[in-house]
Amino acid sequence: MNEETSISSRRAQLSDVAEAAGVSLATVDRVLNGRAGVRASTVAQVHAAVQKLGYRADPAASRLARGKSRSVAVVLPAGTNSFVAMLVEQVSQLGAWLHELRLTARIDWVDVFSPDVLARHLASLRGQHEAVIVMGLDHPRVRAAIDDLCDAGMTVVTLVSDVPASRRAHYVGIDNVAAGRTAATLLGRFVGRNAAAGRIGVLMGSHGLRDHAERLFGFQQVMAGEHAHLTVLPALQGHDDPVRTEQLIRELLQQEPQLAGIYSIGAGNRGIAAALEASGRAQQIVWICHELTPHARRALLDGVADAVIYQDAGHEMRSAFRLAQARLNRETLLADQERIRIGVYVKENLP
Amino acid sequence: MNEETSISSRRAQLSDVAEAAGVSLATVDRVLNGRAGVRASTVAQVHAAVQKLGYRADPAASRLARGKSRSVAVVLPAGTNSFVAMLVEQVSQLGAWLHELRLTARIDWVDVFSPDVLARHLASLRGQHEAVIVMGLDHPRVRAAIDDLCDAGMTVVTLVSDVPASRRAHYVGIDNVAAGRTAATLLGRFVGRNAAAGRIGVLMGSHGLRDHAERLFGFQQVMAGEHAHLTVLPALQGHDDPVRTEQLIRELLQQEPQLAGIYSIGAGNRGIAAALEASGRAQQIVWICHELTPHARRALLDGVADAVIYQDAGHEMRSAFRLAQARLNRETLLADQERIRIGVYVKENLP
DNA sequence: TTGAAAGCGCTAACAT
DNA sequence: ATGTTAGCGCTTTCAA
Repeated sequence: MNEETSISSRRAQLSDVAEAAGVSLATVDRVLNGRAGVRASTVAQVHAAVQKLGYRADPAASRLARGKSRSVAVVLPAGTNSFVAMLVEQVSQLGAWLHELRLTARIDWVDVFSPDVLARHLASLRGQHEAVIVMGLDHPRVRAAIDDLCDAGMTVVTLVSDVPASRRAHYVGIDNVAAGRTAATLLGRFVGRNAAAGRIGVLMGSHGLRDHAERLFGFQQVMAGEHAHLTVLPALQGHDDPVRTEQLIRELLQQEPQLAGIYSIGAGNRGIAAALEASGRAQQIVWICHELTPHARRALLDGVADAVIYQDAGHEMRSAFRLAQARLNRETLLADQERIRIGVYVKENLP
Repeated sequence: MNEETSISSRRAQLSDVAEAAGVSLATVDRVLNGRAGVRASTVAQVHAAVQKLGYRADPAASRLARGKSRSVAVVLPAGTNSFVAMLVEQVSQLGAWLHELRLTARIDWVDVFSPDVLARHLASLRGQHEAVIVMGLDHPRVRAAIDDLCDAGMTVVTLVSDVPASRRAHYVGIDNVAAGRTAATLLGRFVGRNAAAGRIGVLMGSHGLRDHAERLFGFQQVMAGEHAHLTVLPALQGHDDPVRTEQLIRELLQQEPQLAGIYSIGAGNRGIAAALEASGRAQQIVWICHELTPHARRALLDGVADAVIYQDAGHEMRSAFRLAQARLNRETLLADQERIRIGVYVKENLP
């Protein structure tokens, strides 16, 4: 029994479209690439021909023919955040691949906790690049800055944390509400029924970060609905800073001698691990955190952390670039390949 | 603060190599593509030039220039296995993408439980294709058949279940020992400490399937080491058939009134779900299975299954094709992108 | 054993 | 507003 990928009728190419529309190659190219200087009726004819023939440009040919690379700016939070460092590392490994896609990347670090600084930086990018990939803050000023770039014809992709009300072309990242729900499911089940009146600590970077707020929301939903015997304490804000997170967890451990679990929504894992280890209660307390940074990996192997919810940094960067490229050159891509999964690591399935 | 992808000195191209080696484009091409008819000393010169210049062919150019597509056979188990159906579905969605990679795929279904049938089928593929992707059985006859294909110059990629002693070019799939360990970690923690003398059922397709045997091994390792208060019962063999798995689980439930958990290593989930639901004990028994088939998804949503260990079928097929293509055309790829992750789904992070 | 030259299917300058 | 044409960097005949 067997089955072949349909070879069917030869795939249509540009010359077929030109012939069907009764125009030249150049005109078809103009229409397809949205360049001006074509009569409306001609545009319609070409579109009709494209439709009828099911034309799709061969990416190999167009990449080869296209002379210059398109320029993409990647805007990331400044600071010591290990996950951001992983994203940067990924970009640096993508050099040859980007070249083959006819893309050039440049990374900018800006203070992401300040909407003004971020908005100003985005504004400065206008006209300097063809696309911008930004891991940012969902704030009205930032949203306006993104919309300005879009109006200027640039392609904007949000990364990790979305700005949904903006006109960005794509969001690349996980569903953070679902991630929070997943954390709650694991935490609840790991703590178990026997922790009769267990109390659960929550630590986030800031309520102002959309991804963190969404995770918290999802977490609380499931804790209230399915693990109601556990008490979720008010969320602490550690500003993704290991010094502050360590201090906060130390205090928490002191105030809560019966603490059963911790969900840390943002960064600063090294501080949390330090506080837990110093307390001697690391093995009794279930700790779930985000992103497989070197510290989180270490904590997982040592049994200090119990599960890590993650998003694949390499996948995200590749996806963001592919989406930008596809839009800039109106190529199609496999939607399936661009869906970022909510990953779960326990000690045993670490890569 | 910012950083750019090094534009550095223009990437070397074929003409640079030809010039450096003092030969023509055609000769460089002959050397690079391992075609005969080039003096050994010339070959050496060309290799030296390639080395010195760090030459890498531009995939866009070579795909465009290459006239015909390479032919790839995909050999999958016949039967009703839903995961195999997912693989087939993925291949069918990859038509345009394969065309752009200059690949043509053809799927063959064979009885994978019979080494002879599989080996004979593989032998029949010799010379018919340039590459073979096979989800198979690790058996001496199959291994010999794979080696014959490799000797004939074909590229063989094993999928899902490896044949490590063969000369296959690549294995695309998860680390099944680690997958079994992951299942044990989750099962042990979900069952919890309170199931004092809990007993755990295990159901696999067959001891003869390498992936199943590896999962069982990993599972038993961790159960014995970290959840020693639980008793793992001898593994039942359901031959990946829902009718048999349902029967086996019905009997198991009858014999083990205190059953605390089930790990199902292979296929036949619909039978297991049916037996669990019929027993009325679905909510008390922790069940962990593999692959997000429609039945597994349903069971997870209903709370009948507690976690699903999975491998992304689309990722695996794309990876297998990319690896075959890269080897056939000696392109490089991003190793990172081809690593198949051991995924974990709970109800909340379902896609 | 080697080289010259004609494409592959697009893009983009340059004409008209 | 539209057409002509010269590449892009490879592969692959066909000649020498």
